[in-house]
Amino acid sequence: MIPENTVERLSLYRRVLQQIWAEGKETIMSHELAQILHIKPAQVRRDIMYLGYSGIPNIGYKVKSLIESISQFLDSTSQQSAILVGVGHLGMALLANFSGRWRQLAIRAAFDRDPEKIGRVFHGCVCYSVEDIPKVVGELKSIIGIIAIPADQAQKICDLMITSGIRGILNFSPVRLKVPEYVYVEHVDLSATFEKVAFFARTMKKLEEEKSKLPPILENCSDGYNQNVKEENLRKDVSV
Amino acid sequence: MIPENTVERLSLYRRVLQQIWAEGKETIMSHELAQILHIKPAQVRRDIMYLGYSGIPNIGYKVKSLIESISQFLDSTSQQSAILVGVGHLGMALLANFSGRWRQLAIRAAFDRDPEKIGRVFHGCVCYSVEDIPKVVGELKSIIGIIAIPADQAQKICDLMITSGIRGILNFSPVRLKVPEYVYVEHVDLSATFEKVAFFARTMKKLEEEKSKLPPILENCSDGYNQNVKEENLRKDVSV
DNA sequence: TATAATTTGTTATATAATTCACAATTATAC
DNA sequence: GTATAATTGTGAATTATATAACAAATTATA
Ligand SMILES: NC(=O)c1ccc[n+]([C@@H]2O[C@H](COP(=O)([O-])OP(=O)(O)OC[C@H]3O[C@@H](n4cnc5c(N)ncnc54)[C@H](O)[C@@H]3O)[C@@H](O)[C@H]2O)c1
Ligand SMILES: NC(=O)c1ccc[n+]([C@@H]2O[C@H](COP(=O)([O-])OP(=O)(O)OC[C@H]3O[C@@H](n4cnc5c(N)ncnc54)[C@H](O)[C@@H]3O)[C@@H](O)[C@H]2O)c1
Repeated sequence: MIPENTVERLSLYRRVLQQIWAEGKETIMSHELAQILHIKPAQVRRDIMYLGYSGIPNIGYKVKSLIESISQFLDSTSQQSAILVGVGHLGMALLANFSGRWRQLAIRAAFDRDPEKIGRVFHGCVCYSVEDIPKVVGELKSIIGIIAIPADQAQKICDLMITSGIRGILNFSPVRLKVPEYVYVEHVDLSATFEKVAFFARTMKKLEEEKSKLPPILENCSDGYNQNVKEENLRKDVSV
Repeated sequence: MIPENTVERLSLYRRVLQQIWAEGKETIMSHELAQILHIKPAQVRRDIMYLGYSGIPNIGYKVKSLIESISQFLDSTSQQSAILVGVGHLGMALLANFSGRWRQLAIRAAFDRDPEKIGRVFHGCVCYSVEDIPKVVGELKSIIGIIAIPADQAQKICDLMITSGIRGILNFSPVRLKVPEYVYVEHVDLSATFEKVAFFARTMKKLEEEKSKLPPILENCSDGYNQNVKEENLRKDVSV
């Protein structure tokens, strides 16, 4: 089984590679990709291993064919349609970004329970009543659902999504959804993330203050610090 | 050093505990918390260990004092102010949720470069020009920044944030930011997350299809499946 | 008061993810 | 052609995270 993190990074690699391809570069090496994404070259090579794709020693990877290889791995052969439930503040932002008729993967139907919103079109996406979820999911053959509704409504809508055929859920509500083992859920809990960032911001600040209090003699105690540095590591900071 | 995941879960625990407290429950056991969040009881106990907080055997944790203990750990003694750069679709949604004068942790200033937005108030938050970032960050003593601007602008604003004093960054733009080691960054890459969910939705679907093709005899081969099940594990599905 | 039942705190174990290190491979310089 | 330099692919080592297991602690009960 492929690691979840690898799947996510493959998506990042593809985005970077498309940019690079647009700039006219035809090959790229693992340490270049690594530098752009601030990860280790070995990580890049390991991830690409999962594709079964091979680069060329001393040359690197062919940008075009690596993009194709990632796409073959990540994408469905047919167009994938996602549905979104909850056209509020967050849902609207998601529609602005992910609604689209022509993309390979896009939100193609929205749902809300607010009568004011039902029947209207937001960022090119029709908003239906939640009662239409089973029907529309069936018609679109959608297996991807996004939840952007209040916490107390989330499990109910989640269950409805699953009985309608949804098999992957991106959940923004602050509730850990209960799903059968044949459904994948990704929880994006922005409140928790926000609090985590705040916590580590303080941690960083404290570390910095402590460090600046160290007696000067300690700052010179880096004997051997730069000894035995591997080539890879030497290279990684060239662009700094 | 405390694991990042633990910090994030502590935030979840607190939210659940506050709910539970509001419902009048005074104590809670690790397996109850675990059940609500669909994690293992050992995980809950292990996380609470980092707080230095102790529960009572055979009783559990005192809800009120556990909330206090988490808050003491997670929160700053003083109010924490975050700044947001980019009042577009996503930034607006974030303001709707995290702007607030009275909360312990909140967005208290927004920035944009669009003259149409500068000077206006969004969800209770004044929008300033990006040139004012150093000044406002200094005044608010803010060390937390949120980036919700296009990719090509992100690194520039990131650098400005850091020189202004920001030490924790929540980045929504699809760019891996380069920061010094004394700055914490959390990348929320919604496009990559969306693609990951789509990928695993298909994986789930495929697994399901394969399983349903198995000859019936295999489905009865669960000999010994329920033997040697630990008490903890037996309990965990009671509510299903 | 002793005993049984239960839950915590924590050590040990298992699993997962990342990074190292180097043989194998290819391009380039001479 | 051969030597040199560089980069890949991957097994092994390391690090991080999650789970299991159980002694110690506490309550409830006989
Ligand atoms: N906006 C943010 O930045 C943010 C941050 C953190 C968490 N969240 C979470 O994301 C979710 C959505 O946030 P939001 O800011 O967009 O909220 P919102 O109140 O702006 O929008 C919620 C939308 O869901 C609709 N809705 C409610 N119940 C529904 C139901 N049963 N079926 C269909 N539609 C229903 C409402 O009509 C409304 O349009 C919430 O759970 C919130 O906690 C949002
Ligand atoms: N909306 C989403 O759901 C979503 C999904 C995935 C990724 N993102 C990413 O989040 C970021 C914001 O997305 P959005 O949908 O809100 O975009 P948007 O275009 O709606 O808003 C961007 C805002 O940033 C402002 N801006 C641009 N350059 C600036 C600068 N240098 N300084 C200050 N302000 C500046 C613009 O004036 C605008 O108000 C983008 O990087 C986008 O790729 C958004």
